[in-house]
Amino acid sequence: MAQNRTIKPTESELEILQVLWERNSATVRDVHEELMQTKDVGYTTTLKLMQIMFEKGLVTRDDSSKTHIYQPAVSRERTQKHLVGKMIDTLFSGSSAQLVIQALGNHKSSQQELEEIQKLLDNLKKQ
Amino acid sequence: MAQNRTIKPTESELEILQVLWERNSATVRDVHEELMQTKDVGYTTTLKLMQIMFEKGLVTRDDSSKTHIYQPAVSRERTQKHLVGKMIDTLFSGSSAQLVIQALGNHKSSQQELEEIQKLLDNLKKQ
DNA sequence: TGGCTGTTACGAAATCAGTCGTATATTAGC
DNA sequence: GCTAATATACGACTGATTTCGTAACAGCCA
Repeated sequence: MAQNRTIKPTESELEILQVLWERNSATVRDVHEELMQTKDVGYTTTLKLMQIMFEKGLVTRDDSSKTHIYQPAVSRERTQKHLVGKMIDTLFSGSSAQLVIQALGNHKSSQQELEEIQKLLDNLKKQ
Repeated sequence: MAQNRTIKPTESELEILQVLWERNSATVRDVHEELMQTKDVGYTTTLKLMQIMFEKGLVTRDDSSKTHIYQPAVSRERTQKHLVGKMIDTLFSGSSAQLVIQALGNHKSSQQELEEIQKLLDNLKKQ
């Protein structure tokens, strides 16, 4: 019953999903401690956020024991695809290449990653 | 007095900036009619939004005649750079290459654009 | 002149995101 | 059994965003 139409996590929700995607599953405390490394926020704030995400269907949870265990209910790939598509629309007038150029130009990548991109590029050029 | 720190247009503000960037300058009615092609919203809503954007310094305006003429006050490039960077952080764990792969893989580009990307890629690989 | 049209100004309501305080429940250890 | 520690539930508040109704005002033209 996850909503396909409404993949629209907020900023904070994305931060939480980030943690959940990395770990696959986590408790509120796990997530909270991860978040605390980069920002200062109360425990109940994180809790509340995750409860809301549960209501929205962004995460699932196992509440069979006292400490609930959360898992992401939306895939990282789908979310990325959706948000990247939106960004291409609203910020790059529909040109994905412009986005690519922006991302490549302004942010460092490893040699290995560049090779990976090269391979993908070769495939695309063959069509 | 444009704010460098706070480049953070909201969703709606981005839609309006989009129009302004394309046309370079436009009246509220111009913008509103453009927006109406994709969504349904009242004229005064668009007006209010643009007034707020003026207060925030996101746009400038010429009010020498009754109908004011608006122009963007933040550059498209700077805004792109900022938001792309943020997306890389919160959605791709800091890997710009992953973003690139997403964008290239899921959205069509022209042969010419692919060439452009290739050139950029060649440069990066030489370092 | 007087009224119609199109414009800006402004206030207020509705919604949403993010925050936290407090209450309540569960568990473990003494 | 009691207490301390740790969890969840939940309501409320703030600030930002979005929305629109209404007023005021300028210009045009019959």
